[in-house]
Amino acid sequence: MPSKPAPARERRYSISELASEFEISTRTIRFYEEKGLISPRRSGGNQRYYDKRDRARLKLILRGKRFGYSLEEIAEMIGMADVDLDEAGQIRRSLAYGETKLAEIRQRLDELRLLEQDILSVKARLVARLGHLERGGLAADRDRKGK
Amino acid sequence: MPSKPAPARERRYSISELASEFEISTRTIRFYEEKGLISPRRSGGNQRYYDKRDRARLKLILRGKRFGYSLEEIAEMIGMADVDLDEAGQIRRSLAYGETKLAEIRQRLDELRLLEQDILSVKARLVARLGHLERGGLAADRDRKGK
DNA sequence: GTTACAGTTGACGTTAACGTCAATAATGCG
DNA sequence: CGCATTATTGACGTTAACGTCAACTGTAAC
Repeated sequence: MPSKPAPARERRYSISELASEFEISTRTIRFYEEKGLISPRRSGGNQRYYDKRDRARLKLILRGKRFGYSLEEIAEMIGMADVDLDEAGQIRRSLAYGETKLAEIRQRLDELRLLEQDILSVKARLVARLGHLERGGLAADRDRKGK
Repeated sequence: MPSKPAPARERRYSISELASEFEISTRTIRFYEEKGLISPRRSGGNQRYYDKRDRARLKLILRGKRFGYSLEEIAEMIGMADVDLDEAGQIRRSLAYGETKLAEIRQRLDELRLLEQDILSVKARLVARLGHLERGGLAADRDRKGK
């Protein structure tokens, strides 16, 4: 059998490499590890090294954070994204959790669109007000009060 | 004279009313006030009461929070949403700020769609894995932990 | 009235998510 | 090899965003 397509020595990243790539501190990365969010391997001298998967995970963590998820919530998400798949029950639980998250995300999408509209309408009001000021805003400006 | 459609005494809300409506504590609401995010009126006995506008603002704050904005950022947004419009320069500055926020929001929309995709693909993998387990679960049979 | 409940202002406590610093060990390179 | 980087583990500090308690005061119902 023609075994696997060659090992191809997967790319490794040092902690500072990832830190600068994602513009976070090394402390932050270690902190995520403390919290069980990442689990890099160690080299002979006990130094961490990260592979593609670790890197992808870090990306996911940061993305989650940008949406206001706490590390704890992200941990759950990730537990789902990874699970050292041992038995079907675990997987099913993870799937259920994933559904919840999907629903959440979709709701967030809707809300984000609302937020966009909010800001657009504020903008419209401001533009109108500005036009008003620039034109006949002379006396009316001093006596501002009505609508 | 057919005067105006009657004043219609605008609806007022107490702090605890809003708190329970939005499922936050009264402390939180007062905290937002300390930070300058809301400015309710006071009744004779120095008690806060909130009107529709205050309520809408609170909603906006909470919405912003759900997207990971800090209170400080929200304060800026709101400054934009409100400004006691005094001069055109202020308005222009606010408009510029609004543009920035809009750009941010749109990027977030894109990212959120990405996150959705991420989770969908994880889900697909899990489903596949599950199907695999349920069928060829021969070796896995030995490892079965029961449920 | 009075009585219970809601609200007010401090002031201090707490938690998440890191920052900072120190002492020590591992790696890379000329 | 020596030496400059870069890492590692504690341990303590910090900030945002509230929670919690205490000691009042206002308000609403009876």
